[in-house]
Amino acid sequence: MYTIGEVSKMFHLPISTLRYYDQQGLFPMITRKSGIRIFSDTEIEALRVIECLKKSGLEIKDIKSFMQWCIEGAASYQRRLELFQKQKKTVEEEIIQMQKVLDMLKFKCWYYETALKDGSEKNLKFLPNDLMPAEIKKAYFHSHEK
Amino acid sequence: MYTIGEVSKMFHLPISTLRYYDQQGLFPMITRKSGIRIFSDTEIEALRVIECLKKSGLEIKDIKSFMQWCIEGAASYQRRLELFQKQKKTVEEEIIQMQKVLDMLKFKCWYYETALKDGSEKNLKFLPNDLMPAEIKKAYFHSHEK
DNA sequence: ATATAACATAAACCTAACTTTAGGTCAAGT
DNA sequence: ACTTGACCTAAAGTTAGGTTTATGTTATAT
Repeated sequence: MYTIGEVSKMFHLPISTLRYYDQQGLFPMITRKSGIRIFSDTEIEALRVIECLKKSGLEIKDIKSFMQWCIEGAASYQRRLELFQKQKKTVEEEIIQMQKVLDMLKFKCWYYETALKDGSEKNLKFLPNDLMPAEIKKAYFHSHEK
Repeated sequence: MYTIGEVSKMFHLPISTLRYYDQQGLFPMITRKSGIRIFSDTEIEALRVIECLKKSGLEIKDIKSFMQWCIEGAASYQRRLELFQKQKKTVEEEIIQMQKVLDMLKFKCWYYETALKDGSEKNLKFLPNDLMPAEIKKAYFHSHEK
């Protein structure tokens, strides 16, 4: 059992954010003692799920729906599973996108390292050519494909 | 040489977004013919960099700064390199975060698949135990660590 | 010539996710 | 009793990144 201040420190989240989440219905089972919120294991696990679903791109209002489904019990297992499957797919695609972004950044790092050495990017303008290291060439084409 | 409508289709970006980017100073070298924007290879490559830097978490105003540096020539190679190095590190960390998120989602998928089979999550509440498949256990601990 | 499609601007509007403000309550220590 | 720190609410404010609206201009096809 934790106070809002303790949870704030545990998750490195401002107290105002936790109150905002509660207001948005993200802790539908939270209890209070003379007005003060008591965060139990339920809310702690909820917060882990909130962080996960947020990073997977889900909006607050859809996380609220999920939290409501949790109250419904076994009747919503299918819906909850489908949500996690959808977010899993989203994140898998997101990671593939980020690998491409990373390859573009690797190429640009190489580009400016070379420009700095050469004192000019004039030679680099005639790329891609055989002077490009194999790894950089791969990163370049990966990041520019489709 | 392309019109705004052609670029919009090429990048699957609304025309309004391209005009907004221009207004924010993301195409400092763009030319016009009787008021109409002409997108050349410079702006096409700029757009690729914009998408990359945006996905790496950079704000529009910082992308604007970068575009200004590009005009300065060799004097800004160092700064440009440092920016790409910083964003590369950011994205590498971001991908690691996303792997954790993915592991949480994998665990939750397994959890609800099992709950559906069992018709109840009662047995799952006593986890982690030896009934958890090795792969799921790994995902669970990875996503809950630190 | 004229219709229409694609371009232009400035300014207002929008949304999500918070954050801040102003004012008040509660619990613990001195 | 009283101060202090941690909690509370409702409502207004903030920020980023666009989008929409209203109005006007330019290019192209018939």
